[in-house]
Amino acid sequence: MASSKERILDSFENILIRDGERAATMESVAAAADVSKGGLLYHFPSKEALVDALGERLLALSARDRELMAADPDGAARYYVRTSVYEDSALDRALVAMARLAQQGHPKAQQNFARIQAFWLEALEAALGSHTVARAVKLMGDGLYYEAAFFAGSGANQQSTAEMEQLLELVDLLQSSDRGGS
Amino acid sequence: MASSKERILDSFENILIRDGERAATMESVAAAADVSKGGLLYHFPSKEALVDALGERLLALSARDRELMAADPDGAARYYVRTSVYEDSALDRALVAMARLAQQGHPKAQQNFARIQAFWLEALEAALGSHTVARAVKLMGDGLYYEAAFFAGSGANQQSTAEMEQLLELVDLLQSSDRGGS
DNA sequence: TTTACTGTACCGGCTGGACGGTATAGTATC
DNA sequence: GATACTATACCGTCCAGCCGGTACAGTAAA
Repeated sequence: MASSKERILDSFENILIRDGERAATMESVAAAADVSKGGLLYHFPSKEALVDALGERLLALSARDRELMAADPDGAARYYVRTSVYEDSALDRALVAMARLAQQGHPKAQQNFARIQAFWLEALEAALGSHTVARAVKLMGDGLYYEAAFFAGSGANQQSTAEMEQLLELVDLLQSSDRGGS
Repeated sequence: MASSKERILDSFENILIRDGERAATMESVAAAADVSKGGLLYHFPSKEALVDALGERLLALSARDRELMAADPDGAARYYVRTSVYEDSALDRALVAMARLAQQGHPKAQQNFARIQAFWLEALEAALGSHTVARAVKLMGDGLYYEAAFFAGSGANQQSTAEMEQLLELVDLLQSSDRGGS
């Protein structure tokens, strides 16, 4: 079994994703992690500490993801869109959980978010060589993530492989159009 | 001055957009609408009633928007992407406000949302004749909206006209690619 | 034209419950 | 004896919803 700290953070994520920020109370997180409230407070002295820890986890996961994106043999654009469907990966989960907090107006969550979005856009621009194409590709991926953020909680958002392949061909088309755009 | 009922609903929207669901308490909504708490409760007997009223407003606005989309001389695809940048229109505001509620796990808000999304996708498919292209176009617009949902509150999300035009040209490209896709 | 009454719009205090955080006493393991 | 907890009681704050009351416009019989 994972350490209590990890389990608590996982539970925090879970509840944020499934039930929203409001439901993610200290007590419900503790209960979900099978820890007493006192136990939770022992590891995370405040709710803010919980959010900070989630932020660090997210930052680390997204940095690793950008490396994978840059190195993907299929290309960064395809990688970004392909991995934007919600697959319940560690990154997906941390991202959607943080989205819940950001939507709630949480300042640190919003900053985390804005920073990560900017990093991704830069990485796409660097890989694709065009600001506009990078933007279009990022928007498509973001649209996918946006669906995830709404429906990850309840209701499977199944995307067929065939459908995804057709979408990826359109991504190829966008890339091929690059005739020295800014 | 608009009727108290409209003013209350506008204030509810405002606070949801600017400060998130958590901040949209009955008291703060009443204060923003320049009405006492009792006065608010007179018009909307519960918070649920406020959400329902917002849902009706959103449904009406989105239905009107789909008509405009179908009739736009520039084409539905361009219309959808073009109008997806946040411009603080009545529809934008109602949509982002409802998004805040949906993200919070509010069941009715999620249903409202899912229904409207489906309508838009259908409308795009009908206009573009291709499921895949409609999906790609919708994702790009949704990506734009998703940015709006995060940054509409604080921080201008300015999109230059030139940048938008380049994006729209990519939308044209997607449409022109339609070779009898599903 | 005064009196009695009705309906609409609204005010603001109160209550009960939930939540974040504190405190503390006790337990089990290394 | 230090670490990693459990269990429980408690405090202050915030919030939804309730409730008693006010203000006022209309109306209609006496």
